Amino acid sequence: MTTINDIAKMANVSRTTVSRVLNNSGYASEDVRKRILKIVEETGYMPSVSAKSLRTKKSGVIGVILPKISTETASRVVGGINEVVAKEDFQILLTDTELDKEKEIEYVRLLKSRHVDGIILLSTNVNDRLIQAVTETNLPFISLGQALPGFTSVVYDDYHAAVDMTNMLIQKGHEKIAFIGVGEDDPAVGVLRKNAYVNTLEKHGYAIDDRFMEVGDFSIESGYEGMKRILKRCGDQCPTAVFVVTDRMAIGAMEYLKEQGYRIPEDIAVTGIGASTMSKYVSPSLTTIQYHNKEAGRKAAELLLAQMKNQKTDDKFVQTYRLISRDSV
Amino acid sequence: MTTINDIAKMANVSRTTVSRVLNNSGYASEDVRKRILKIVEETGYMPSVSAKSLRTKKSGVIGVILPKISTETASRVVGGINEVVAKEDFQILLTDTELDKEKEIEYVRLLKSRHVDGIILLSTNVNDRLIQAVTETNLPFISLGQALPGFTSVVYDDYHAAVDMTNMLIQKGHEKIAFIGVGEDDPAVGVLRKNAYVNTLEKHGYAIDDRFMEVGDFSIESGYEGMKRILKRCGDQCPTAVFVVTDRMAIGAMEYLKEQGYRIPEDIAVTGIGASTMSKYVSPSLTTIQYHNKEAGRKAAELLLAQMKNQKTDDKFVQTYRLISRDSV
DNA sequence: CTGAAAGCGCTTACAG
DNA sequence: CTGAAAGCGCTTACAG
Repeated sequence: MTTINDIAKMANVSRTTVSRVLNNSGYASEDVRKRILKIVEETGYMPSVSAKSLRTKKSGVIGVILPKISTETASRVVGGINEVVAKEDFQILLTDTELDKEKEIEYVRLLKSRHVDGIILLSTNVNDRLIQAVTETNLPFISLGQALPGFTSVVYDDYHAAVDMTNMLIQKGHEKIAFIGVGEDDPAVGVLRKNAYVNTLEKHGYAIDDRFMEVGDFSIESGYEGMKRILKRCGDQCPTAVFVVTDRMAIGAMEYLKEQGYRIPEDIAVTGIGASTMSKYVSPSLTTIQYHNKEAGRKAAELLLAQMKNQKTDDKFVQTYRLISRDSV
Repeated sequence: MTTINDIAKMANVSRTTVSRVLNNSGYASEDVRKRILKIVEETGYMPSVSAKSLRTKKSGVIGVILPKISTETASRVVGGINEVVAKEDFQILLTDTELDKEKEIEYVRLLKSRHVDGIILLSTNVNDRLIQAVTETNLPFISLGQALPGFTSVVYDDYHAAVDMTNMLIQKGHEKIAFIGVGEDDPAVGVLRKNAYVNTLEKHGYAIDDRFMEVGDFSIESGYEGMKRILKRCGDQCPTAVFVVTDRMAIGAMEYLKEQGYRIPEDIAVTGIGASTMSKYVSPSLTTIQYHNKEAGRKAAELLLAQMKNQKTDDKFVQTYRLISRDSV
């Protein structure tokens, strides 16, 4: 490994000067500068990141904590983050909690010990211990997807998105609308979307019927099972539409309906949220809501970079969404 | 930040001893050991990774180079890699070339300068400059998806998978089988799968018809366009089946066929490769080949870890596959 | 069983 | 415009 000392010797200068030239800090005569740059070029010298990091307390690495790496949403978000940070020569250190809440906290600490310059967290839940762990790191930090009190958050407009979807169903004449949600420890997906559904129905004077409501776990399978349970118990007054809070679960619900010979949307209309690639290619194509994940990732990265430069940022950035009407309604 | 010196002072020992206890290297009296561990626990001390890395030349980080992060294949593979390396407390540093071949080479060098302990590359092409760049790093290295001469590679059995698929089509009575592939700078997907198709047809005495063959770029859209071009020029002797080398392109092809009123599989059978989630939920469901991406990721990670411990590994590991028959044939 | 000292490869006041 | 020196937080022979 060539080091800064080697370069210094070869260029007949001190390593101080080499450092200055490489970092564009302080003066250096044109002559010396060129000589150094030429040698750097020839040798392919790259400064040791660890040494630099040890000295400057900056690592050039951004930590990203994901609930599950192998999902379309996650990879889109990471794509957006990467696009922005790569431009400023930052790398991403990815950690995957595999939906384990303890790991979220553990990774926050781990990333700190790895000297990351900032953290972006895609969380599926919000709790005090997590918040405390983040606070203790004292690091630039962005929460994406959930509003984390006290931290800059990039969130989707879950409430209004779900209101719009429910309203759309009502306007199409549906009165008995079923609902498949997720657990309420997830404020964004579990609580906001459900509240929107409930409030909108009530506003229109429709009764909330517990028999029409189910809870899944994000998986296609759980959408299938939820739909099955609803249909098993609705007797002679079954819903004419079902609002499912994620595309994957919606697709599971559609599977069950198709298996049972229901026609979509004639017998039952189905809607999702997420605008996954799949939603476009299932039959019938799924009416859903597009969140701009990649853009959210970009936004989060920009905010993190701003924080790292000590710029003040607002608390909360709400991303826009778009309802995509397709054939399942 | 608490450092090893703080811990040493608090425990009334030298930092040498603290280091030994923390790394389980060399002796330490039970008494001292307990005292140190207790203080570490209380303070939440975590050793500085940069300092450690500077000193030991090991970073505890594995570099992964991906052609495109936001794909199902990539995220499955990364999931598998992560599963294995996380157990040994390694982190993954992800880089995304966005299908830019220059970036592959650039990232190989960048990862080297970041002192990663090893590199796993998911490549879409093979060229001499890339091979040279990898050689120069002198780092443990695994190629996944492509056989890289001179390096340990984890590959899929592209050739036989494509042979099996073509044979299956032939056994179903198809004689005029169209083909949608990708560019030949991709040895695995572009060359092997195509050769298998061509050889299998020839073996059965069927002519290879250029009008039946198209090249896409992995996108759904390109499958759509490829199918369109084939159908525009086949006149009165159109194919009765089309073998598409990726699921996404196959789904594009199906879109076009459905739009034009073709029945699948009655008028034209369609097959893909990849067993994406989508392939299961499109209508009709897509006959495809399952590669075990996550397992390939695990295998690559294990081999890398083995190399890092200076264990010798074989050159080439061929992953198994499974043909999944569904409704599109 | 324990510690003093050197050194990993950088950057940054400080001095000239 | 340039350099000598200190120091970032560790680990590891070496000595006792």
